[in-house]
Amino acid sequence: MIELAVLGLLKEQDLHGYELKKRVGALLGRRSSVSFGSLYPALSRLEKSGAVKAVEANAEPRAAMPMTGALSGEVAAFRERLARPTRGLRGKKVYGITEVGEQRLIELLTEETGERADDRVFTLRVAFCRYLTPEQRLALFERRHTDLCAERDDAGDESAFDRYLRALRERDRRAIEFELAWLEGLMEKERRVAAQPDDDTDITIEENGEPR
Amino acid sequence: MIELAVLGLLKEQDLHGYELKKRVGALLGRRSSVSFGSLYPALSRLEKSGAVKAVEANAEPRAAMPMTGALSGEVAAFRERLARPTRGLRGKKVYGITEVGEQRLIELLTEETGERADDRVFTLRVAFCRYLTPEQRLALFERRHTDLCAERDDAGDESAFDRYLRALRERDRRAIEFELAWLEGLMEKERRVAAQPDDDTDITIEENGEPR
DNA sequence: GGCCGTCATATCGAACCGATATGACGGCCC
DNA sequence: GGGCCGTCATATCGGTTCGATATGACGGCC
Repeated sequence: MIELAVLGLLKEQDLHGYELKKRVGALLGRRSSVSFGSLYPALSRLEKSGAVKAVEANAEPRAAMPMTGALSGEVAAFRERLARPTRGLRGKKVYGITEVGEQRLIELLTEETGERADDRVFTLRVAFCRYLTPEQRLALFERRHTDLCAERDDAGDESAFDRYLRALRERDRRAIEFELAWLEGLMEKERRVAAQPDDDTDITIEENGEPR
Repeated sequence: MIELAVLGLLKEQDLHGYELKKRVGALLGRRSSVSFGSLYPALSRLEKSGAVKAVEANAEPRAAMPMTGALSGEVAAFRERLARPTRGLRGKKVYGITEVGEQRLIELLTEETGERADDRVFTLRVAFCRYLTPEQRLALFERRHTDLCAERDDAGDESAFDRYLRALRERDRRAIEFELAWLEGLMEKERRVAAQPDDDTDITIEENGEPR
């Protein structure tokens, strides 16, 4: 689970532990982020298995810090290295993804098992599904759809005695219905794009005025 | 977390481990139920701390099971024991809640900390909030309301580059909005009941035509 | 100069999960 | 009757994750 998050984030850009934690938090929502107590051991595991390797142990350029700085990540950091004593070398370990790690990422994004029982896994898979083929994406969405339908149908038998239990059931029922609707919208759009692969206009692409 | 679930369920009725797992699953939804690997150790901990005690190690009478059967729990089971070879004594350990356990339950239902980071805790608290006073219930709901508002407001800054990330954000935003609306309904009803404590008619009671 | 907040890594114990083992029992089918 | 499967029931093991805590460098503020 954490490995999925780490590999997905590292695929886009080299990062160190502290920054990884912040980005996972941004992806998953502040609540239900990961803790250092699981992140650092996970990084060690990934390094030991060769999915990730320590790239550099220095501070990067550091210009526009409050924004999502470090636009270049790899190239610029490599160039700037050992030419900037401004904020000397703190024990920063920057990790990068390897070939093995990229394969592992695809595995984690597509494997059947482990989907039930943790919404966060599905959320992360959607967050990184741009690394999949359109077919794999659709398969992911359809599996989720099946799971949600199963959950919607199997329950509901024993009607609740208590007012609050009834309210909870109603909430869950409607939450599932809501996510199904969202999913179907996503799938429909995916199919349209798949039918016309050159049309990924994705309207909002020219309106991102964020200074990165 | 598991302790909350166990104590809440045992407060209503004596139960054994296997049955506890099924009921937690019914409360939380099949997914995200608890595993035996955490349930049995949790029962041991609770027993060791005196919040729970093993009541009887036999099968209970088994008559009207779907309702809140086992009205007697201890006494009847004790009497029935070794007089029923119908489905002989399998190693069933039935647990009951103690005075200490009931106090602990109220603590777990009302304490401030631990609410963020796990929706399941809130769900369980609502499931057992009939054991609270109306004031405590409202405080629970209001705390949740505050948390959800905070989550809704603090995010949203960094607009997403990717189509799927944007879809995820939209889903989360609306899911929060949805739960807030649900919560507000719950709170409003709670206030009305609190104002007129004898009027718990609970309107929906005569319109449930569902076959149970 | 002292203090606080953020950045950054790391470890420890407890909790939790998933898989697995064990075994008793009831029902089904041949 | 015998074999087999599914459910009921308890329990343990290894690995993952969490929460708290420690440590320390650095920058800003007063």
